[in-house]
Amino acid sequence: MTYTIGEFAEKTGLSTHTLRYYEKEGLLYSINRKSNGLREFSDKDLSLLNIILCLKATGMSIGNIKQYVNMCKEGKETEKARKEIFVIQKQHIEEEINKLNSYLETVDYKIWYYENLAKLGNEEDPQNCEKMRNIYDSQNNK
Amino acid sequence: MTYTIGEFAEKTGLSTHTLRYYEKEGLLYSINRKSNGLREFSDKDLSLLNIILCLKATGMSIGNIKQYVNMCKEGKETEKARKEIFVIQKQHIEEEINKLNSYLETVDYKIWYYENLAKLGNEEDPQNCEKMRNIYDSQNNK
DNA sequence: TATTGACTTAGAGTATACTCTAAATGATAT
DNA sequence: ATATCATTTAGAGTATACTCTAAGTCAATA
Repeated sequence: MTYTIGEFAEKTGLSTHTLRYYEKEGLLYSINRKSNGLREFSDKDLSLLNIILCLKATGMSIGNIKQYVNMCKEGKETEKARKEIFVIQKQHIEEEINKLNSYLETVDYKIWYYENLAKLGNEEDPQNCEKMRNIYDSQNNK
Repeated sequence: MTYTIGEFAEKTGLSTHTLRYYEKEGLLYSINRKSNGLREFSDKDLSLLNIILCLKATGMSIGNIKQYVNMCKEGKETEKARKEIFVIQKQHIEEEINKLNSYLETVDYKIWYYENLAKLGNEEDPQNCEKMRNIYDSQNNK
């Protein structure tokens, strides 16, 4: 199965501009060209793009993704290094999830704060803020 | 307790440049000035900054954070809208955590893939990639 | 065949969030 | 007092990742 750049853009949700940019930057390195010069995207390009988007969405820069892709091109000798990239990326993702869970607690407190502000006092008083924090913490066994 | 910009930078891990930038953008709006014009950061500034950093780390742009901060300045009448901001932000964080968990699965597969490549075949063969995916999925009850 | 719309390129422009510079003033130690 | 270091400002510069433009070519249809 092959796709024009427009079809591939539609399929992946990226713009044609972005797809050309990714090719120019060396992320999508195996896009075939028809004899007339038009790009012909394949399912192989799709699975590479999915990995690229995974790495990008989990915080890797275009520059570093390019390094990974270059390793893919080099073949067998870089397999160990490539595995390491995913091991490290896994750690990054786990750290990010932990961070987000802790920010979730901050946000939960803020929601509770605004829900209980009317009942418990007024915002302008810094001492009241501290009082509210204490009530929240005791209600949540902190 | 008050701090110079250098001390506050040290305490928060941000640069003095960034702190001045946040003030200029209206994020840190209540920084006191001494009679000689030097900034005097307080614990109130610190707790506002912590909320700013929470919103930023969970994906809110400087521009949107500024809108939230402007609401804080406006007082009581914006309390409801401010609560809504945190409710929406909570949803964003939960979605992001779900997304990261699903990327974690992709990364786990990639790690397994490189660990088992030697045993199970070679990378150049696309059919082998599919075979490996099937083995992985059956081992993981997918 | 003519039009319309998708595709091609190189390169310019944009948005975001800093990050740094220069020139002047403030603070502190000898 | 003088050197040294921190702080001040406005504004310029940078990094990243797109995003768009212009001028031209390719493909499908009336």
